[in-house]
Amino acid sequence: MRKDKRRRLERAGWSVGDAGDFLNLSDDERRFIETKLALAAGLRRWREHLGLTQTEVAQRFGSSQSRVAKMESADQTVSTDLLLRSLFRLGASRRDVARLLSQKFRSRAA
Amino acid sequence: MRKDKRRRLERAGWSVGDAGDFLNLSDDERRFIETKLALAAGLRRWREHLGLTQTEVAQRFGSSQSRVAKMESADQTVSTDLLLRSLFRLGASRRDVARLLSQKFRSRAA
DNA sequence: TGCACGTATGTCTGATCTGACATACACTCT
DNA sequence: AGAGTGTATGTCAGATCAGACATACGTGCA
Repeated sequence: MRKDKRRRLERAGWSVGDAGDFLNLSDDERRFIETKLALAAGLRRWREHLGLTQTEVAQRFGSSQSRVAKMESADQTVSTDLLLRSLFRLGASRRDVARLLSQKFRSRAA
Repeated sequence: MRKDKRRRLERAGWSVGDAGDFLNLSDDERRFIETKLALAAGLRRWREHLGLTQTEVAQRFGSSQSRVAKMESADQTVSTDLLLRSLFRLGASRRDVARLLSQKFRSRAA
């Protein structure tokens, strides 16, 4: 396990920084945030599609309305963990979630 | 622990063989765990494809080898949050991650 | 205007997660 | 056997998160 292997991957186009540098930090951070936003937006759409209020969903989850609100707004205090669990609890399948993730990112403006 | 959904899955014939050890879990918990397992396995494959050791990855992440080992084995103490962040840090795209999620679940038992 | 309903924001406390370290296990060489 | 390399497991202090509650905001309607 040496640099000979690392070189192989660098050429493979995996955008691995050279000389001990890492991936572009803001780049992977951006992907993570987009993922979170996508899950949050997806959760909201899913709930609305089910015709439920945040309060109703909260009761189902054994949580509170405020937490659901924070989930849907991708608040800093909610993890993708919670978003995933919530989507599943509302009946989404892994494939449904995957669809959310692979969708091209859209700003929530307007 | 929602059981209103459990029965649906039990009859859905969820291809026995793929996780018989989850039979006592509710539908949504199962999906969540499968998701976690899929991400963990994906992370390992991704790392191996890059030709990196757990230690090298840990250094990149500013984490420790033990934590990476736990990630790849889907340890209880690692969140999907961490798995997602790690995949992204290794260069995976949202679409790559989505692919991992939508794949049919396979038990890692031989 | 006031009220009802749904949603958003701020903060507290207990729970969970994270990185670190030590250490054990598994293999492969010599 | 012993050394080197890679991976797994157990534990802990500090960091982060979850649910709860209060409260504010926004909209529609009487």
